[in-house]
Amino acid sequence: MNTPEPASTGHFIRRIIEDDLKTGKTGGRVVTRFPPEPNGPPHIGHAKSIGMNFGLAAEFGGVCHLRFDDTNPSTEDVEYVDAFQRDIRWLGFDWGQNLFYASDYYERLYTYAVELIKKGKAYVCELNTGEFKEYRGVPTRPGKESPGRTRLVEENLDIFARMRAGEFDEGRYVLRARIDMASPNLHLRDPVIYRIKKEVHHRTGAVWCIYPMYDFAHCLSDSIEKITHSICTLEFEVHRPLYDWILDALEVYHPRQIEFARLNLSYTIMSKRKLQQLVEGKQVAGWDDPRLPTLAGLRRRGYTPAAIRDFCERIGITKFNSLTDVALLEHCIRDELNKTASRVMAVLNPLRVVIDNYPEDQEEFFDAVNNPEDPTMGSRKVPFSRVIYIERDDFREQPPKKFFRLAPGQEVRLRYACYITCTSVVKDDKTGEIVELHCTYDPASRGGASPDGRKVRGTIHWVSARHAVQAEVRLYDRLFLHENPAEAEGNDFLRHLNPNSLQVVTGFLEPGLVSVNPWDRVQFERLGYFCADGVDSKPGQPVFNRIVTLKDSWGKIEKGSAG
RNA sequence: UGCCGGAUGGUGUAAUGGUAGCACAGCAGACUCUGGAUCUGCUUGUCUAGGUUCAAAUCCUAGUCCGGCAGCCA
Repeated sequence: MNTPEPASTGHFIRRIIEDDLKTGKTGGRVVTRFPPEPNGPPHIGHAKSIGMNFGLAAEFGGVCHLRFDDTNPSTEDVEYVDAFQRDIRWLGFDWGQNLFYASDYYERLYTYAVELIKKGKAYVCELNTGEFKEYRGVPTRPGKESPGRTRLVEENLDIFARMRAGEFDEGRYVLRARIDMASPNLHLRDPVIYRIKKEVHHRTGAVWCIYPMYDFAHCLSDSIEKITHSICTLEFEVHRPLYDWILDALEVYHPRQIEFARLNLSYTIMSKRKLQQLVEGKQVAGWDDPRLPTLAGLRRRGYTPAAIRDFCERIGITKFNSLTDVALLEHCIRDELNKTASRVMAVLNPLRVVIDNYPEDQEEFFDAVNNPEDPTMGSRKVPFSRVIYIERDDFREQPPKKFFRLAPGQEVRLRYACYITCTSVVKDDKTGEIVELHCTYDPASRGGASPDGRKVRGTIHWVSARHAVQAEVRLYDRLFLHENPAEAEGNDFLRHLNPNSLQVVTGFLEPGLVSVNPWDRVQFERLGYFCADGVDSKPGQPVFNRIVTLKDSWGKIEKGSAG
């Protein structure tokens, strides 16, 4: 094993673990857990938690359990159980034998509940939801005690058993912890720990008709698994006293709950409900739409596990809410792909160029380096002929200052090929649109080297028209125009959708690209990083997704001078 | 306005009583057969007011602002 990354210094959770190890509090053990509820798709926010829980465990020689918090059969589905397992593995983490489900503990949890009743610390409550609400009170006023609060233990035991037996309708009774109806913390005002739900569970089937609430199931599942550090998000901070109360009341093994701030990413949304709204409203193509921050979407887009892990490391762990700039995520994927992705040439918005002094029937092959960052990736031959395509943006009839690309009378280098000079422009009679350029090339510049030492400032990419292959290319951009759509005025995040988040074009690619495999990632030189779509690509007929553009300093210059 | 948590450049974070640092973004320059990459430099910050101290982002007091909590969701 090589040494871990220069440890982005110890964040507060890492420090807590170090301290606990030092003081021997956990007997030298580190056991964390990632506890998703399988009721929505894994997204990059989960990745932050996954990376931390599995990462911390690995760092301290411990283990991290994967435990599904499946205590609410009405909202959960195996679809998401599978998705979490698939995506955690994809991210590169391994729970080994430690795959658990809260539903595995139902019998045991029931026994704990009975024990609580016997201790006089839980009781059956017959209040309906309206009454329940009224009795609970509000933060500024204490609640009232439920009539059930004084019920005898024997009677509580009897009713609870009959709840389990299915004798009552949903809502007729709940089991509540007997704590303090006057507590300033609402979660301590005799919280519900079991409710009747006549639902078929995705794992236990119809065996149960009562299900434990999160607060009851979670702490005890942690306890059963001998978790040392139970890391969760900030909104559970007010639940911690209840977490502690239950474990103390039952006198069982007591993990420590630690809270951190969840991830927010700019120009996107992370809430299950909103993601679902996008999918169901057909604003996107599905959970794996490449514009979504779901792990399936990011994967489909072409993001790598390493880049996502890197991102999760860089964002850090704190206790305050923040909005992380998506530019950091983009930096992470560019950083990796710059080192690993093969360079190829592709023209996405073609302009036909005829090289008048190049013989009609001639063709030749130029050497092109596959990756200037990595010589071991070798080179390839790229075909050249009299008619080529260049990017429309690389020509200006009236070039602005500092425009180093092609313009009438201006010379430019064709990447790896030769120098050409534009001699004339052909336009459509009616529309005035430029339809074709005529150029001459300098035979002495073959291979792209300067024959006489003259400097050519611009280098543009190209594709031989005769040899080009065509492919569908999907140009993705951020899904929202607003930096923080979830917080946007009017509460209507859909209003801020980017109407141009997807643009589909037909690209002209150098011929070698027909043989890419699905999921292969390449750099289209000067344009960006692209991934052969893993679903829609067919043998010999790839479809490309743009992962991220290259940094475009010319775009900035031009934008700046125009403004 | 009850309870809990929080506040460091544009953004994300580090510094736990001793030179406010790093990354992203931005700007400027160098280099370049990708206006990419790389390299160099630069701008910008401790919520406010008091206090303790030789010394405060850090400790104390008061205030301001932000987030969370009133599901039989997690």
